[in-house]
Amino acid sequence: MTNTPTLEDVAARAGVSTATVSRCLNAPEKVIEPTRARVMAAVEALGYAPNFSARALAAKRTQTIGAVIPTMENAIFAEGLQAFQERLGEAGYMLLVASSSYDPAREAEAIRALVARGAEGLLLIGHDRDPAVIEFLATQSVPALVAWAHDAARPSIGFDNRAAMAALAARALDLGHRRIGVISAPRAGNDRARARVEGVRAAAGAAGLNPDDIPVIEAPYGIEAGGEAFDRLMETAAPSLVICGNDVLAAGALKRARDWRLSVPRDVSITGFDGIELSRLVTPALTTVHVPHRAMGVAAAEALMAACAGEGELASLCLKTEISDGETLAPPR
Amino acid sequence: MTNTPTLEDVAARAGVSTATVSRCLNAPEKVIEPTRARVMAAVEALGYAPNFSARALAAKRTQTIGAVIPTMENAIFAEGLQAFQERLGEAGYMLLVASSSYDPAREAEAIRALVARGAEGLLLIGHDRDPAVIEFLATQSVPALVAWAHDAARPSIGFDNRAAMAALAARALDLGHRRIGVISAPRAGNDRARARVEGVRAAAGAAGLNPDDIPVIEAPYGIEAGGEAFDRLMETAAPSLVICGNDVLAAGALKRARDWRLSVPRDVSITGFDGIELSRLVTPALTTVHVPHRAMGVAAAEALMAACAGEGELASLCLKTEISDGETLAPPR
DNA sequence: GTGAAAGCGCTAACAG
DNA sequence: CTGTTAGCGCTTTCAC
Repeated sequence: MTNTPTLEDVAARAGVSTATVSRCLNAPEKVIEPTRARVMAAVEALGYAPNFSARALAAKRTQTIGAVIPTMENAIFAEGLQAFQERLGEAGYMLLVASSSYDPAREAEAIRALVARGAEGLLLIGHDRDPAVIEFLATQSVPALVAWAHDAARPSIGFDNRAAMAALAARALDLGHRRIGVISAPRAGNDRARARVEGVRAAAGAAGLNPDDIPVIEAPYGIEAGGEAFDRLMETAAPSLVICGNDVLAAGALKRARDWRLSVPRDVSITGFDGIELSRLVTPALTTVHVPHRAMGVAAAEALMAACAGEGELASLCLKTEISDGETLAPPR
Repeated sequence: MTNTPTLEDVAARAGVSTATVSRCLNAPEKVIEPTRARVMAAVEALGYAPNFSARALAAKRTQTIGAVIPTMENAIFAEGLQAFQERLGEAGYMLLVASSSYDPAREAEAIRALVARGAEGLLLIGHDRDPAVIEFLATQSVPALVAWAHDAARPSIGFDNRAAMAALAARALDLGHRRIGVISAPRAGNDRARARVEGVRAAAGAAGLNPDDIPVIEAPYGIEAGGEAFDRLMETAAPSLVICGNDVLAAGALKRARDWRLSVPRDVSITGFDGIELSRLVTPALTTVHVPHRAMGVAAAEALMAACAGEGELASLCLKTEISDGETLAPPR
């Protein structure tokens, strides 16, 4: 059992003090060349790797940012998160990821775990959250930025879910759709899902429909669920347009439409939201709302790093979304 | 600026020593009820959260396991990783994820970062890796388990990429295909990709073909790349069967086949590998090799936790894969 | 059952 | 430019 080498071992081998070794690693310019060479040689020889916990404890900075996402399984967050982490990596920050499985209690737990592990800042998804968690973050003075949603009043970087969905719904209404059904992710604890449904309602109201007449089926996350929700919707309301809260649900609905031998968009139109790669792969390609995932990830990384460095407060940024024309939306028969 | 409360603050407020507070948190049974209640009340009141770095430094255990994956963007790893993390979470372990962007240097960096951050064990993808990294892990005595690949000689939990692909290719050869083309992920530094191509070659050889006649196009990761590789293959070899190294490439090829106005599988058969959700969503559904992602993730978590707890060494486990019948493989015209 | 005290490995003044 | 010296917040013997 080889004991992992410590700073002291390196110092001894190089014949210097631990402070000098520390400087070599953290501020090489403060050490004269020959000494540094000797130290580096010792580092190499011993295979020394600094103990992060000790460093964090002593220096009170970790160069680490945490993110809690609902799930890693679903591509909705993957693209943005990858961009987020790439930007972080370029700047020498490390990303810690935890997933909450869409469970608020797990999310709170993950947030605590990340903060305890030295996350200097946090990326969170959506605004719905126990106030106790917000307060915890405040007392710990850990900057937290919400993504995938926008709210001028709270630090967030994302887009206007309600307006984006309303625009899509308005487009469909213009085409003449009047029997509309909605498949939404569970709205409890999910402000984005709620906002999207609200968007549909608003557009319907503006078009002279009664928003309360629009059936909304909630489907837990996953493709299968999207399919089952589609079944229920067709059995009860037989809409000419099915608006889905995200691309994954839409893909499930689209698949199920095939099982029903319905032609999309001739027999029924289906729309998605998010504009992930999947939306372009299914046949026909989904008409959906394209979200600037990468831009959001990069901007979030930069904002959070600035906040961690004490360079100004976290602000809110609202990115533009656009309707991505696919082949699943057409006028009703 | 509220200073984050420390153990000492809690101790002071509860009128006990820091040792007692520590015991309340780590071994409650060692503290008598009334004291514990007082301590817990103080913890609540102060919103105390233990400093993980300090704990790690003092206790030399972190209950943390790290994973380095090539990318988060691509669903190939998402499902297994999610299962991995869920199992870890149940047992009170935390997962740290880093991604390497398929770059060996970044992977090495991520491995060091995770170890420095106290990862007691590591999940890695595939066997191709600079020996220096292996040695580093050995000197740090950090157990590392390779997943998505199998090798009886090195701790790994996965499947036989070569045999699995060979079985799929054999099935296609039985159907009468003789003009075969392969779209593979870049094989340099990717033993899984190499093994899969080898599998095709082996099956072809067994069927009396000359393995060297089979064109192999390497496509970087991503759907687009799969499509472009398909173009090149069709232009040069016009195979009756395109075997793809993974489902993402296959989805790209399938999409491109539509652009070519080729009917799949009538004009050309296309197969995938991995059996991710995507394979069932595209139209027609991909014929692919189904990999037990969740089982692999769970087994990897258990093996790694056992190794971290010193309960035995890491072993190798070979999981079974099976051909998943879709609608993209049929006899050639 | 609880407290006192000695570190864990590293950084950061402060001297020299 | 380099060494000395305190801690950072927590766990863990060893006494009481």
